[in-house]
Amino acid sequence: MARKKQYNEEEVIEKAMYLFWRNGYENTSMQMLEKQMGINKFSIYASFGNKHGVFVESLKCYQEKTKTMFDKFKNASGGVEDIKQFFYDSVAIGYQQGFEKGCMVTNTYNEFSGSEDQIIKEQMASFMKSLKNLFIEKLKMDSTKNDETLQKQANFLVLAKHGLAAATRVNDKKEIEDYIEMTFKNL
Amino acid sequence: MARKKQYNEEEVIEKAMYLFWRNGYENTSMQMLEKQMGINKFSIYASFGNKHGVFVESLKCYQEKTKTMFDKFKNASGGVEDIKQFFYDSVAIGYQQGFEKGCMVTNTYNEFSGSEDQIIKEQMASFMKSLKNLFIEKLKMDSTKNDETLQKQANFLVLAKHGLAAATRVNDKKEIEDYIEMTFKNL
DNA sequence: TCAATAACTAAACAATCGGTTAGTTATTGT
DNA sequence: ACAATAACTAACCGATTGTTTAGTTATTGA
Repeated sequence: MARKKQYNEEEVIEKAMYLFWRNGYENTSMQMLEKQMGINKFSIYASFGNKHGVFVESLKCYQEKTKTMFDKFKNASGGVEDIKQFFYDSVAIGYQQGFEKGCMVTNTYNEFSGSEDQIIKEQMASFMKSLKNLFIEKLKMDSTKNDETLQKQANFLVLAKHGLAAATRVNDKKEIEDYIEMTFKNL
Repeated sequence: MARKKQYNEEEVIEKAMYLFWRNGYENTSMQMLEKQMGINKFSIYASFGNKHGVFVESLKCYQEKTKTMFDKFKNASGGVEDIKQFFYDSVAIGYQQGFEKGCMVTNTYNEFSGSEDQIIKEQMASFMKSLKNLFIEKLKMDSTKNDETLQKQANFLVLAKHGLAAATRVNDKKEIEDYIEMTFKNL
């Protein structure tokens, strides 16, 4: 054995996550990461391999952070009304710390849309798929809906959620609220 | 007098525009611009000052390119149905040349959302404002709608348009179509 | 015809990018 | 107490970023 680490990997990743969340992958430099994480490049590379590794861990950290909200959504039993609440919760989580950062998954999805990065793309696709399935599950609580309607409405909701997350970075609370209310008016 | 320019500024800007449209501002390098525009860095700087200048001109070029579609929308008289058609036209314009590039204004709006670039931000804000006013004008054709409803629905549509443009980069035609149809179901 | 001048080429600029490495410091088990 | 070793610092790597500039080529009016 030898010297102990002077930092906690989970702690520094959370700091890195906020940087990526706000600025995306390309617009976050190793220099910024050093400063924000409070550790040296050497330590970053020793712990996470490379910049991409820091990003992947940051994404996991984000999913951990949003897990509570997700579980609340999963375990709820109000049907469509739960989806609406989930939309409101998703928006609220990006408002923390003054700066509006949107949804990190959506930001990543957009930034990597034209990329060849299979690791990230697969993570994103899997996330979107499970989101759609969750929506279908909630929509099914209204048993009058047939399969085609379920698919169409779930597709609509995934896109609405995606667009909403993009919009939160540029629009104000009132506009966001109007949007959510209108979205759920005929579901 | 002296030597003539061996290139046409409008022609090379159109080529630059496609690069920015697809890759955004930061992910388009001067090297890529040189290659795509077919002229030397010296000529680019002589004609447009700097990279930012090339981008501003590219944005103008994009607005010129979409002017036809906009005029069609302005001059139509079908109310909400015209807005829906405008949504479809907006999506279609990004599908040209195989690659899905979304809406250049929306892409720019998103990329510069956290930026300090006042020149770009003002252009974007002015664009969004005039879009909202156009929506209100079309919505007004249904005279039963009061001012509050008009505002709310216009806000909804601006966000829906914004989200739609973001989504076109990652979703397929069928999903996009479902989204547009659902959006206009209760307007 | 020829000096003036604008357009061009190509090399170089400093700054920054992600990533590496030689050398120093601290902690360990023996 | 001390060799072994992991964690750390800081300088450095080559490549690329946006931008500039010295030197060359082509076209002009006189």
